[in-house]
Amino acid sequence: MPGMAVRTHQSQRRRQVLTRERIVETAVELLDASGKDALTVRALTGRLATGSGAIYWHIGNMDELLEAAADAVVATALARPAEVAPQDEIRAVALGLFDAVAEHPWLAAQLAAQLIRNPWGPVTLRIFESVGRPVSALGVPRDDWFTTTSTLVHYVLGATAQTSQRADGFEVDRAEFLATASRAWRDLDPDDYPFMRAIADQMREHDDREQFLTGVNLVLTGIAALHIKGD
Amino acid sequence: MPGMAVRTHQSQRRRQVLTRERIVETAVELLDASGKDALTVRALTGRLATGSGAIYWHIGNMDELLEAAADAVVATALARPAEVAPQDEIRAVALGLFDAVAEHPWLAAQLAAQLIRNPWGPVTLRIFESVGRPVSALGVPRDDWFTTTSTLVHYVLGATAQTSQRADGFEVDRAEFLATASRAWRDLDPDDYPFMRAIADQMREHDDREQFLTGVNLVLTGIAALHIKGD
DNA sequence: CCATGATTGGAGCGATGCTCCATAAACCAA
DNA sequence: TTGGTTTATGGAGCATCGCTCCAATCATGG
Repeated sequence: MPGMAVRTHQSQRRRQVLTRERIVETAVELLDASGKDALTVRALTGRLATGSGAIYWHIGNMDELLEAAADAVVATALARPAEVAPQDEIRAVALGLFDAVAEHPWLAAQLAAQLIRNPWGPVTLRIFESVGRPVSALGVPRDDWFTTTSTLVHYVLGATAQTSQRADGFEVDRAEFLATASRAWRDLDPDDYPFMRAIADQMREHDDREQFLTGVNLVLTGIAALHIKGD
Repeated sequence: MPGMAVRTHQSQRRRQVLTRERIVETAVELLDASGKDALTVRALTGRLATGSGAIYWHIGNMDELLEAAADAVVATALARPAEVAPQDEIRAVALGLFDAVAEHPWLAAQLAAQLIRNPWGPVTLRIFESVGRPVSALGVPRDDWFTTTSTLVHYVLGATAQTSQRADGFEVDRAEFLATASRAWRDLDPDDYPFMRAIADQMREHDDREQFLTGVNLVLTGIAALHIKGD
């Protein structure tokens, strides 16, 4: 692994043809272009004109690379927003993640995977911090910061997951997709699925992004009702 | 695939040694015992004393098997609860999922994967129905059923994901794990992570299940405040 | 009783992640 | 400069995986 011995200078060494950064960068390109299955060691060696050994000298294993790729994209998406009211900042952070997942369809699965495998890894930390900061500025008592932020983050992650794949189609496809699903719900067994049949119409006409924001607002309302006095 | 031609009788045929059900059952056993990586075609052929061809005659591909396994487990977990007040039923459904994920650590990743790949697949449908039914009994106007239920479901799925892996250790390990994480948060850069440092203590002492329920209640409060009149 | 179709078991293909090693390139001390 | 040490590279090869394909088996009905 690099940087193990004395960092003599930080000399560039043969102009450092292969860096961890360059690998992560290329990984994101591959993921964006063709999804998770396209990110293989062999695809990387092809694009970078190198061998698998060189890659593994920089990156440990595939999971680590995926984690780094996700971290890079999330870091960009959560770049410090402008100074606004706490509620608006929370919405901005949430939408930042929502849009990042829309631009990088592979990100949803990766976020979920990391949340599960390593619940307090760097990516989760970043998201928590970005959501928690405005939460603490919201007037919520200190003792409720953790609980409140957790709820918000969990909602955001769950919601981005379900709506992550609307990216690879156009509006037309989406309308068609919704119509098909809505129709399928109508044909469900009335005894087993009365509720789904009842909301088939609402579902057909809903907008994912709008629905996402509605959810954020709903949680924010709950926070205000429970934890903010005099509101 | 089976059942393609005339279902002569539903004769048992050599007592139908290999069925889709038996395969799914065995898959769940393997998953429970040793996690997702342990579910391989070869492991299945070993346990079932058959060949891969026989398995693929019943089951299409690996993803379909995982989906079936998840569906089976979720169906059990969401078995119709007793008739109670809507709010309690919602909590019961949520905890049912929470506990199912605790018992079957692989389920969290699988739920996330299916939510992403096929947002309205059978498993999601089942969860939506189970949550939506009490929501509609809550007094929420019909037009808000979809939105409200979505928010609840998304929170539940996000939360179960993060807390899914507390199963494979004992209480001691967990305390140690939390202490380690809490300590790590203290050492974070105060400029980059002021919030995480501030909540390090709360995090060390929190209980996952309790925190999960707190989140559900927070969302329920939001729903009541926004959509239930005279409350 | 045999012909047809339903079901099985396993060999084998293509692809993957990763290890291992023979080199090459940069560095350091003399 | 020179020789040795560390850093970094490229690729061959191994174990394993999902899945396909096919010859063999079993059950049933004409």
